[in-house]
Amino acid sequence: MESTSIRGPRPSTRISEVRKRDLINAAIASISDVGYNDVTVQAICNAAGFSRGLIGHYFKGKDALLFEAVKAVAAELGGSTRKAASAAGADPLGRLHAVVHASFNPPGFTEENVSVWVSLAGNARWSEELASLYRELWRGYRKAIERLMESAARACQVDIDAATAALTYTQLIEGLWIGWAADPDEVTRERAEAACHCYLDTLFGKL
Amino acid sequence: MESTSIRGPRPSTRISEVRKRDLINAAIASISDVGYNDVTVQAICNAAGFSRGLIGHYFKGKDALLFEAVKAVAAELGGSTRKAASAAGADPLGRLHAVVHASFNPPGFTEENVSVWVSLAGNARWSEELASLYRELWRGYRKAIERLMESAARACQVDIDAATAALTYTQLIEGLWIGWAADPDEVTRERAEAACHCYLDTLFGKL
Amino acid sequence: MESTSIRGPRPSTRISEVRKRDLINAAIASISDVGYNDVTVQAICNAAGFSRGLIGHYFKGKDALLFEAVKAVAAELGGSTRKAASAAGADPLGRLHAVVHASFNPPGFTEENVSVWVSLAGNARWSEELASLYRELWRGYRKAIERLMESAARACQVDIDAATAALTYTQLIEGLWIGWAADPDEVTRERAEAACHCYLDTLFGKL
Amino acid sequence: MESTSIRGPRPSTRISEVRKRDLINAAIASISDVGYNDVTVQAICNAAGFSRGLIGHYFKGKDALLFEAVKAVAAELGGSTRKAASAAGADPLGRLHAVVHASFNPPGFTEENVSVWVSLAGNARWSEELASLYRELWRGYRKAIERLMESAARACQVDIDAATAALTYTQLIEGLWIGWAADPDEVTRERAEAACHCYLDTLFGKL
DNA sequence: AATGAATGAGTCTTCATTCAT
DNA sequence: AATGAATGAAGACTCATTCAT
Repeated sequence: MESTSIRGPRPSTRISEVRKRDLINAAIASISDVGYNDVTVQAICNAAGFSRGLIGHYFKGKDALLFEAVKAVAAELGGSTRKAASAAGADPLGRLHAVVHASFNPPGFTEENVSVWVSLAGNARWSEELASLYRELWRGYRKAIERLMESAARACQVDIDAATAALTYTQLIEGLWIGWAADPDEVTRERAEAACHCYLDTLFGKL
Repeated sequence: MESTSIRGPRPSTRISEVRKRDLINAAIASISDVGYNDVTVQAICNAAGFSRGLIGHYFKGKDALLFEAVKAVAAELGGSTRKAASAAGADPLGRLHAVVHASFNPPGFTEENVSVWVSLAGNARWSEELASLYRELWRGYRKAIERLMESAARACQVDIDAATAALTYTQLIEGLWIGWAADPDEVTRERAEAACHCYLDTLFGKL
Repeated sequence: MESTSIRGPRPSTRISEVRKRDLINAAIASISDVGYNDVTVQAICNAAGFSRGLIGHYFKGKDALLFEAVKAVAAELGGSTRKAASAAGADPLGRLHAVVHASFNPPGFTEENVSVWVSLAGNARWSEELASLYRELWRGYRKAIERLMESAARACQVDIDAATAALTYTQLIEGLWIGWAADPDEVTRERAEAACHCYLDTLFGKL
Repeated sequence: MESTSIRGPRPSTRISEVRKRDLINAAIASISDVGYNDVTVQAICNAAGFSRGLIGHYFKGKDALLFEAVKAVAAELGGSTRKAASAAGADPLGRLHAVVHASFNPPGFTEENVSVWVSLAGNARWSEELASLYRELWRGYRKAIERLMESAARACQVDIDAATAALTYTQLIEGLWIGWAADPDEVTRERAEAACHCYLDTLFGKL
């Protein structure tokens, strides 16, 4: 029928993807602004600069868009964490500290990302869809941390229960994020990061 | 209709208090069932065994009732924690372990109480009312923990940053509660409690 | 308000039933006005003199109300037909003519009732719910007509295929109702009724 | 883009007519599928193999297309009926029976055609546009039937009221179509056709 | 010619709240 | 004290239509 250009199937898809991303970004901003449960289609589309009806062209509905928004944030968080770990070199403990740093500094740690993650964790109990996503993401992350813990323990010649340490570590991160979200004046970013570094040092006998 | 006691100074108030408590309990159960944000007046009143309209007689509105429900849960949690600490004797580290135990066992640790606390923490960022309550409660708790940490450090002759340790501890608890709420098969009550005890042991050099 | 009689459970039910009937009547009027498919909740509630939201108190939703409206009309049509037949005496042919008369005169034959029936018949093909209701009502009616046909044939000593005659008769009625609804200037009530009487006379050799 | 024929006077018009017919056929199919009132532009264009927006190029809007679809079906029904009558020879009663046959057999009698006709008749009351079309078509058809009735009565030497007989006949057909559409298991095509033949025989004294 | 991006009107539904009894 | 009748606001969704490309 066509083949207007050599490659590049359906140029329409280009705009389509751009708009989806626009809406996802607007959804993330809206979640951050008013909270996952108070987001409205109106607000999202306003934030994206489009009219209410557009959402129906690109997503099944509001819930589907919010879900995509959460997934996008999760991907971003995961990506920045992995990137930081990679950049940290081979030392396992150094990698763990790098992960801590990535967990409390941009680009991963932003108001929007933490807000969305808190929404995911805080609502998973009452939404099988969110729970499923949470399980997939967070268990995977915990497993990766556990492997780092094992390596670090070997490297530091310390005997620890890596699984417990990983559970402690991930939930400490999550608790600090929640705390920062709920009471940022008390649980500041700096104190939160310091607490994590301190935990690692205590765990691996560096104190 | 009644006259349950010989001299009831304000019998209406008596019943009034009973009804309020009924509704608060029903609200707690509803939050636990469907989540803070999906609770309806209908559901609460049904759970309490009354009709929709009753809520208006005892509370300013739905939000006021939910707020009271959260406060009631917080009071219960605080009470059971203090009780456990008192019962644990004078040893600071023992008291801390007792607090951990209380944090993951009934009567404080129940599905309803954790659900409500998760709702409080997870929504505080987007509700000044909840945020204010959260700050008051959680900062106070953290301060109490900090004092215990200081005592325990002295007792164990360990040099720690009590403030950081208290922050770590409280957010670890909160993170584990959230984790249990969101993924109870992975973050089991037992593993969560063990992680906390382990943290204390690591912190105070018992490992 | 009244009676507070010895029996009479839940006086509230009284109002409830009245309101349901109000809404059903308003729905019937709305169907007659704008057609089954263009009826809006707004229009129904306006017609009933209430606000939009009331519908939710008494019916599951718009569709449920419309369904009840159709059932109510069907019951009314059936009742008036049976009544006419009963009043006509024992002669089967006389009863048939009485049924014809009832089919084209009040109280059964009204603009509203015919409109609703036409809506039922005209939409049944695309709605299993309506189809099911239609089958139940119309097959039963046809069967009753068939029995009358048999009796009349015996009485008139005419040999007819009662089943075919009943099918012809019922679909003639339905076709005339549709014709009256669609083109009342051409298919007048009088001509329609005459055509039916004439059919019976032809069938039973009275011409 | 193309030049399918050597001399196309108005090639655009040619394609234009083809597209219009495509859309009309798709509209007929859609009406048959989901009912006149639930047809969407989306569904029609999908069925035609085009995108949503195409409809605007060839029709004023959705309603105009549906109207054309109804007219097309009416033309087809009228054509097949006339053809059958012509082919039946000169005998008026034979022609009437041929018309009956054509009314319940392809190519006139198809699921699509009957569905669309039922839509026309069933919605005419609430749409002046449809009512007008219905009047024009059906009154003409009835008049033609009336003339055949008169001829047949003369041929059979039977004294009938041709106008009443024509009304009866046309509304019997319509009632049977509606019945077939609404309850095809009960009002089968065969029984419907038989009932019509039987009516003619009764009317003209052939039984 | 054809697409699909974008709009906005229209409608249903949910639900907290008020109030008469 | 308790009920449930009634309201009306708010939001999500569907869909016909317009229009730039």
